[in-house]
Amino acid sequence: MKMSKAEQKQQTMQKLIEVAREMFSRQGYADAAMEDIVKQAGVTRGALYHNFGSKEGLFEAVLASVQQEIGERVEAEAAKSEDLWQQLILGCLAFVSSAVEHRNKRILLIDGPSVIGWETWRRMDEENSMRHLREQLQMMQEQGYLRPVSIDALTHLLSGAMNEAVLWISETPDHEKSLEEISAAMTLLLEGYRTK
Amino acid sequence: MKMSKAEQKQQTMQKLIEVAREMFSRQGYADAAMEDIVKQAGVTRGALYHNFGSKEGLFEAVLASVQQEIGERVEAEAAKSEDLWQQLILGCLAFVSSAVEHRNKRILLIDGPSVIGWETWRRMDEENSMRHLREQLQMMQEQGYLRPVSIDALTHLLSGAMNEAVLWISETPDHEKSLEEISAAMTLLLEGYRTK
DNA sequence: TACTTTACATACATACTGTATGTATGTTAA
DNA sequence: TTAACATACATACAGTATGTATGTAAAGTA
Repeated sequence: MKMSKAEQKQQTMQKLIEVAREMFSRQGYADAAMEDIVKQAGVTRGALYHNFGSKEGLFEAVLASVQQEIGERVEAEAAKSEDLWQQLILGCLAFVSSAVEHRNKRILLIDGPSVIGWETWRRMDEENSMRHLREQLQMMQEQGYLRPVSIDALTHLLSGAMNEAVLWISETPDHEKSLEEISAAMTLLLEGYRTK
Repeated sequence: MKMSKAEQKQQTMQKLIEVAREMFSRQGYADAAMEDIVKQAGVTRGALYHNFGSKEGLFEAVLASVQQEIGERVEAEAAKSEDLWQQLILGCLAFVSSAVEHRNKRILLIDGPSVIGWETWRRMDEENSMRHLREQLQMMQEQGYLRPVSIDALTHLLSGAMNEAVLWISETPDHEKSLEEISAAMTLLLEGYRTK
């Protein structure tokens, strides 16, 4: 079976991202060796550096795929309701449920900001889950569901709260129970901003 | 002037921690070379490895001093009021104001969890700012100031919200303005849990 | 078909952490 | 007081990981 160069490139990149995602999740960025990644992906260091330029470049590509995946799930879940409040709750819950997964958690929340820097991390996040959150809040405020408050500030507070919630949940023995506790606490938290 | 071994050890350790704190803040953990740290501290690699065992060991010592410093400021600020609600607000504000400082932010919030792992990071945090927060919330709930909600979950939500707030504030051009916005948003956020 | 470009392999240079060994100074106990 | 010992630290070296320079074979192009 013959393959075009573009297809071939695409394939090796995807394979490398897959393998790296697993490695970064298991051992963390610092302890994952490029040598091991390429070996397991069935290519050589040449392919990796040709396609991603550096270890950071590879990580950024992995992070992007993680964020995109989560973003899609959040949006899909939120779209299940017509009510703005319900959408917000559903979206938040979907984010926490997705991010807590082993193949996402560490890359997204622990190594992400440290490896590529918080500013870059935030820029990338902005194009995925955070943008949806901000737009949702903006809309809710414009339609009078939310008290007057800085949407930027609120967005970051909620985002930060959820990120930490994810890490906490993943450390507790009973994920289901802690997820329910977070869910209840998040609902009350949002009540503070509610007007109708 | 002669020095006892204990005094000498104390002095070199403190000097190394000081220098490392600056380096880790400026360049981040990964880009700070041990060689440069010991050079600037006026000792050799021998001293560093003798006292801290590894690069991670040094970082952990630096992080501990950061956390302790912030913890003390939070406690001192909260103690300025008798009212439990006021104490909570003052403490939160003190945490954000302290953590946002350049010599604290990156070590505490960005590199911390990644370098030593989130579990260890949380254990260390527990002995400083987070413990105070939890105890405060516990007390408030017992005295009927707070709705029934999992204190563990709430503690982490608040802690995470504040951590992200710190990072956001430090990126905005006008720190003072964004701190006020966060302050207002935090107050509303807490309102959701208030009963009296 | 001649050539160019590209995707990748391989060998090597560089840099950094950590260790093994040596030394001088402080401490302690007979 | 001094001899035996512990400790704080210096130095040289080894191991490992990232990144680069160069080579090659196959696909694309004129």
